[in-house]
Amino acid sequence: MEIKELSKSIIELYEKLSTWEEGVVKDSGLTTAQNHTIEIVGHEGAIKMKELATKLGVTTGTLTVSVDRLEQKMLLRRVPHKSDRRSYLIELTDKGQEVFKMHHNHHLNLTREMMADFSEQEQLAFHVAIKKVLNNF
Amino acid sequence: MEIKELSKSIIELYEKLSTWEEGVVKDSGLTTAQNHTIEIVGHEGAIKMKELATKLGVTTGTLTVSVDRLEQKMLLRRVPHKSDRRSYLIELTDKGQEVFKMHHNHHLNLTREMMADFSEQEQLAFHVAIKKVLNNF
DNA sequence: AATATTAGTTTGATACTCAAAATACTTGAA
DNA sequence: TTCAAGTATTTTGAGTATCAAACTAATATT
Repeated sequence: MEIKELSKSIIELYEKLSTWEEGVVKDSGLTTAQNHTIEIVGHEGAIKMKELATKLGVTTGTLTVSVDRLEQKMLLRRVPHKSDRRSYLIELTDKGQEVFKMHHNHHLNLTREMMADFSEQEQLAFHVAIKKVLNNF
Repeated sequence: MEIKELSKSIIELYEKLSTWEEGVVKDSGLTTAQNHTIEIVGHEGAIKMKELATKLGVTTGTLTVSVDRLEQKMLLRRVPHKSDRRSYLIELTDKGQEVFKMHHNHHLNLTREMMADFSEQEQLAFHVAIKKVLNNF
């Protein structure tokens, strides 16, 4: 019985995060897909198209147009691969880095907000629980 | 310092849930938007276009085409509103109910999976923590 | 050297999204 | 009651996202 309630709460949390994320992204003038691309390149650093497409869960065809648009917005750039002339490395421009950091800060602020009334103890326990959950699926 | 790590874990959880959800939805032959519509109508019951659009966070123009497609798939239907002839109530068909229940079960299974190595105590504490988080933003 | 494989782009088609205009109906005020 | 204003939904026009399949160029294999 309890599991039903828990499931409901998890879904509610997911939906709320989702809505929050969409709001923040929209304010930044990017689409969700574009933001996701910036996030991954920001975290991974210079990365090949193919690899990036895999991490995003899209085809390289989809990624090509997406990277085109982000390049137009001056947020990232294609750098020729040194040893493989078929390939590029995608990396953030300075402006892209800015956007990435900004978004990162938004996340930090949200996390602080969520933890507002948690004691040190509770916060730690919550973190441990999440890590356990992450290992389970 | 700790907050950064926690933020990272929360993002990881969110991304993982997102990927999971996308996979499940894709298998069901629906798009994410279509699934979301089914979910809300499933939870809310008969609902007006305008209200549904608001809950989905899209314009009514967007919803019109989306509902058209779901109607073609026989998952929901437009029922004329009794007292206001401009308006419809959107409701699930039997087939739509099936899809909704199926998805619901997937969620329950995932929750069980996530809780696999949690004691009764831990699970309860985790649930309480999530509810606290939900109140904070 | 010839063939197979790989990285990325292009193409054609469908879906999602919005803002703005259009349609049909309801409501409120003269 | 009638007519103007407001509301619910649909339609239209334009941009983005997405995929599968075809294509190009370069690398790897045999």
